[in-house]
Amino acid sequence: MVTIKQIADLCGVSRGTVDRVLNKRGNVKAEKRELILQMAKKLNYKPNPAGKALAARKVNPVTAIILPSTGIAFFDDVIDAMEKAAKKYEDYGMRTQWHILQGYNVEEQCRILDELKSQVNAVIINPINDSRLAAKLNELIAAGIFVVAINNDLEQAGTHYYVGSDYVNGGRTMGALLKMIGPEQAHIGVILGSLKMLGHRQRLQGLKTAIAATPAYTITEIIEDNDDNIAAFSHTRDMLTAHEDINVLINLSSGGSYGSCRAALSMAPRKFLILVFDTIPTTKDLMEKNVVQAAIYQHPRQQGQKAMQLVFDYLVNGILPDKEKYIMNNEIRILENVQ
Amino acid sequence: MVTIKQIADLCGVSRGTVDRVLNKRGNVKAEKRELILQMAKKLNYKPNPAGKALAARKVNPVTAIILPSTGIAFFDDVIDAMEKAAKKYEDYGMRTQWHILQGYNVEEQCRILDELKSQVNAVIINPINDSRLAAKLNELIAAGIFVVAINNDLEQAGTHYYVGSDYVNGGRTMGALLKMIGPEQAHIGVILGSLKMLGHRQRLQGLKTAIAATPAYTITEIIEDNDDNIAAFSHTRDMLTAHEDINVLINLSSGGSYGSCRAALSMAPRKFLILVFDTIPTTKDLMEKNVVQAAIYQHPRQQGQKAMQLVFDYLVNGILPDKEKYIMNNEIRILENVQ
DNA sequence: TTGAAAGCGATACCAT
DNA sequence: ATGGTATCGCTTTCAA
Repeated sequence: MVTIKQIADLCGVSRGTVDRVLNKRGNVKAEKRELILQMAKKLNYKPNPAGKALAARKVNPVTAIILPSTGIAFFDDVIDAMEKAAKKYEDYGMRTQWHILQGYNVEEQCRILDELKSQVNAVIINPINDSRLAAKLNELIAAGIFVVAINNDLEQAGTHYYVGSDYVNGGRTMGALLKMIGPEQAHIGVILGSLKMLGHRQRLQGLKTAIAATPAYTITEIIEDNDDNIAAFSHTRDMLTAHEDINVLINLSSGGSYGSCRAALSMAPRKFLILVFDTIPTTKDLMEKNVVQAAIYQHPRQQGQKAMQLVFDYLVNGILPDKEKYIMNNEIRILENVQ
Repeated sequence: MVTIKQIADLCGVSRGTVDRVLNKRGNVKAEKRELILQMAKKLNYKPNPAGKALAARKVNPVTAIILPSTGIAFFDDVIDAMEKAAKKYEDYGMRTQWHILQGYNVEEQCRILDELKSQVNAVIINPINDSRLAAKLNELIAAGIFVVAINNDLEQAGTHYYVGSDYVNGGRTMGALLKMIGPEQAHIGVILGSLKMLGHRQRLQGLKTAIAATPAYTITEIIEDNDDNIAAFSHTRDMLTAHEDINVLINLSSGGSYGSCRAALSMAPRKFLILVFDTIPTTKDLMEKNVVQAAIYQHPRQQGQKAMQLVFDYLVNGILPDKEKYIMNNEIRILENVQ
């Protein structure tokens, strides 16, 4: 392992000079700069994270976390994992600032980002798909703030990182699973949060792709529940009442899955095959009661943990992520392996 | 964040004394020791990992990795993840020593452990279930060496840590999955590595439990392939020839799964539902060809990564694991989410 | 433009 | 038994 001191000795300069070159702080004669850069490259210099971390304690970098999550069970796990990571990283001098919002509001997210711009070094955000927000994030990125989008990406934004799942694949996986465990003839009722949400639309698209080649499988109706259990309950009841042939229920988002399962139960003795996303507590319960047969798990804890790690590695250790997108696998969970 | 220096100042002693107390190196008068301990507790002292890591560079702790894995595809992923982690941790001064063996040999594992005893600070091992090995590991543990068992646990050994999967649950999950996607009547041929391997026996037990209440599901024959594809091929052929009613094949270990699937293919036009463990390259290929319908994934990469992390946190950061056993989830993978 | 020195937190070692 | 000092690798600051 090469150190700054070794490079300095070999180049006949001081450690300070090497540091200035490697961290692009300027004020070094061009020829020396070249020599040092070449030497560093030749010896494959990699800064020691422990040294960096120790020195970083003097500056105390700050990370803002913006999650519109109150009342969304899926995010409970994300947040819990992030809090654990934050505690660990605090020992290294990294501070966190939490903004847990209620619902999705573009103006609010923009306003918070404006306030933060001058105070923080990094932002982890679950962004709304909106061009105004993208513009705001671009401002922060231009100002040198490290941005990580979690669980939903914003393609329009500039250089940033994404941690989340592959929604299209999630829908496809669910569709493929349905074909394996479903009845011969499937009349499918689909419930999702909102067609305005890119992720939900993508899951629907994946699901349609998966069953496209199976004529016996048709989607009878698609309803939106705005991730609300009460709305999910009544709309699902309406749908099931209107379509006596529906024998499969698919929940493409977990916000209202409990409500819609309760609606299915209320139609007894009618029986349904029910598949959902996420293994939130209510879903585990419904699995035990044999109401929900399977769920797609999106690794919420890993998502939170990875987002925090990317920020830490960058701010404290000076290491850039090796990928732009970190995509979690869509796992199939049934009662036996749901944990 | 409290530092050793602060505690030293508050107690009116030197940093060296505080260090001796907190790391139980002795040579401190009892009263001072008490005072320092109380102060540390009161201020909730937590050592700074970066400081520890930096200081650890002077001693260069060494970790030995003992895996009997040549030719076992499952371990390729474990090893790859461990190598990546080793590279990262090398920057912090942790060295690794690799012993990749061919097959399982108690004497060889014991001999290697004997050699290592005086040279290393930690051992990560995939141990054979044998009391001689357990005794040898206990010697190392008594000598203060940090021991992590990976993918197979040794209950007889003293204080050590385990990273791996829950075999019984793996078998149960596979059985439950079979009931969901299987035919009405299932005559099951089971192939496993060896009944001498605890993990394989446990999976079998889990599988039997899962289908016990389903009379239409019976295990017709159980064969051993010693994790060898050639043996798996010929024994599976023999089994399928002898039992024309077998319509389901279950591979409880991945060592010979390719061979046994090839045997199933060779019986065309007979068709089988085939379930296996692990998503090794040959299995992914067979999934694409629609020969294997599903696999149970044991997170090999996470296993390797976690084992390395436990050792690193202990040796370099002085942090003991918060659990004794780290159990990975058994995931269900089909073609669409196999990656 | 450059070098020298101090400091981040913990530890090893040498005096006493 | 205890304190002082140097060190790990990197950054920052001050002086030249």
